[in-house]
Amino acid sequence: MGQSVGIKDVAREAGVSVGTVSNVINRPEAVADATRARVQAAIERLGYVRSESARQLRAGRSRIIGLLVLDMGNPFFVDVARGAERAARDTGLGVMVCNSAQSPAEEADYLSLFAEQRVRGVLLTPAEATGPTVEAFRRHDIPFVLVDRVAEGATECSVSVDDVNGGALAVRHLIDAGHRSIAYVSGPRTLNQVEDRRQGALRALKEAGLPASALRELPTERLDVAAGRDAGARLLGLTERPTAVFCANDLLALGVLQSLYAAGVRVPDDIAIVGYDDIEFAAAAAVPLTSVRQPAVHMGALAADLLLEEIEAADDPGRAHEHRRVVLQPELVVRGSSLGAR
Amino acid sequence: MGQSVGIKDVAREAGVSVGTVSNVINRPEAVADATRARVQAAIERLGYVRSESARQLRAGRSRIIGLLVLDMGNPFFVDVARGAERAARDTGLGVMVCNSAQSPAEEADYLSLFAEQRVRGVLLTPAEATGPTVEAFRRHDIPFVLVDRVAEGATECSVSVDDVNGGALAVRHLIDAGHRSIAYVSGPRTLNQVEDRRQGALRALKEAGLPASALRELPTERLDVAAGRDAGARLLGLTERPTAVFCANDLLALGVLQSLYAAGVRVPDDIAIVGYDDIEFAAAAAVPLTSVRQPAVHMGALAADLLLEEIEAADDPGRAHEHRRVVLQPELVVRGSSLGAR
DNA sequence: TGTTCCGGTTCAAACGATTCAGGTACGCGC
DNA sequence: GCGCGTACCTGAATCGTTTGAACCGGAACA
Repeated sequence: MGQSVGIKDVAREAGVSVGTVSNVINRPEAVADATRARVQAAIERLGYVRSESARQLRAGRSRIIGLLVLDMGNPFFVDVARGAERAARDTGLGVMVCNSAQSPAEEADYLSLFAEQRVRGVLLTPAEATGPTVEAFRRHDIPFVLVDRVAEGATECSVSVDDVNGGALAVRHLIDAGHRSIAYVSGPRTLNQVEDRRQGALRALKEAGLPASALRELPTERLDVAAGRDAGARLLGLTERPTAVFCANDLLALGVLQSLYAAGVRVPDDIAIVGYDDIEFAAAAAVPLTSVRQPAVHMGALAADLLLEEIEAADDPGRAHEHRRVVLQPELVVRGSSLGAR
Repeated sequence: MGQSVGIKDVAREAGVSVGTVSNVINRPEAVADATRARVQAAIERLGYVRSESARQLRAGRSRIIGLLVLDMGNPFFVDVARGAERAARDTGLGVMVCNSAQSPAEEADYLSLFAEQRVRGVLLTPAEATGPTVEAFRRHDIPFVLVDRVAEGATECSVSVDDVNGGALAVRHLIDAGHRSIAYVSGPRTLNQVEDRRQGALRALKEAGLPASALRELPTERLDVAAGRDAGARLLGLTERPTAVFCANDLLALGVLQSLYAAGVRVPDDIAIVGYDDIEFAAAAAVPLTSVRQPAVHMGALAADLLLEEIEAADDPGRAHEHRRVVLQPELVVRGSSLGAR
């Protein structure tokens, strides 16, 4: 049809100037009733939709924030996204969710996409230890908040959950149940979360006077169910098979569970399992999964709030912003997969 | 810092005109080596990032397509998104994923957002039966493809899975196992998927010479695990309790399963369950879930391909585009939750 | 009668990139 | 010496919107 009607066409149609049309849209109270009605009718008639890019170009900034998560296949991050989205939409900002799939290359791609889009801010769950991408990103002073990772310097905010404590909670629970040989299905070592949870596990062993060798690490390439199945198979092949497994997340745990189930190994009688994240599906698993719960939605919302605060402070020199590092506490949820003492 | 360096700043820094800088970025082969190097150095030095909105304004269009799904909390749609994203990125287009959460109001919001963004096309899983929103959307001739829903007219493409057949597969399976009284945990009636699966269920009953009354419908507000738990509780309260349950999706099925499990009802011995979608977690459920598998990733990719074809046809008048309605077939995956004949 | 104010409105200048119709300089052939 | 082609570069117009300054006709005030 009209192949893109602009504000000018509306103005002509309504017999007013473009400025007036703009006013009708952005400050309707500043326009006389009759004119406003006429313009609105013209807008309706022509099916006018304002161009966000032009608007944005003029404003010099967009009205969206970017959210880059590690893995959209993991319900944990879906929850984080939900929390962030709700908080952001409350203040009229949109959220653009992207999935780095744990790849630093994709992460870098999306970050430059965000920069090109001139997003107002970014929520980031970094794929790399100390992202050089993050470093590069800081140059285009776009505010950002690290999610599920503690900021190292005082140069940005972060919201995370105490993974060391989480790991300790899980393993302490297993030790209390009498386990003395525990496997840790861990995922890629480069991920902070994986490493911190391992540290927590080791701490729990130490507290109980057990040697670090009581923890057998089974690293995996990825943090998904397939990797878990694979780890489960490897676990079954071990000589001196551990009596318990702590998994770096619930997807791995569900995969391990499936493997064991398929091989006729009973859970928790033969092997106990503890997962991490307490995703909704953990409770519905073959054997309901003991898991370390993280306040995912809350974390997302909190991160968005911090980011919004920082954005506002950047706009209005009156308000100062001090970077904060919020650390939330995880909580152990005991279910069937780890019940019954040895 | 430089508070937003533009192409002009780069030009000044490198001692060339803006046109040349633009050429360095967009057609580097048209620029002399020495100049190109100089410009690139300037870009580097100033940390220049081109503004997508300006680019877009000039071009009159963006380089992204919108994807509006019913529920990001459902791994089924996450898979659809994955498929679409992969296909789109192969051709250099970005995907903006949004979640209508089954709300027609949110759907309308996001569609106008898409229109304002001048997206190149939209993949839509509509929340409403015959969306008036869809109708309104057609005006801004942005190509779109319906996903998981058959197009009614010949005015657009669609990719869907045969839900009637899927429902029939599920219920036929239950009938074959000897069940004569089956509950249908259905979700909101307004959703086509829900209704089609019901039709399929009824067809299977009819084929087997059973009365339609053999199917007891338990509608729910939403299609998630919580609603499933709720339906499970209602199911337990029924007099003349059905011996099998067919759920409109796996989330509901998992919820029902949890309810039954908590109440000590054995699955499949006391009650059999069949879900729908065959999400990854179905196989890992308390009792591995029999489910009707849908080719989610494939559907997403196919939908994106159709959309891309339509977009190309719109650009280049040489290529014609004919709307197609692709209907994929579902597949029954039998697992423990429905095993064992009466 | 002149001044000020006021609600409504118009006008024109941005915003940052792309693109295209010209330059300019140089080399080549006649 | 002249015309011409080639390779490279410049400069201005353009996209659609917002925004503040200017304008305008009438009412209120002195």
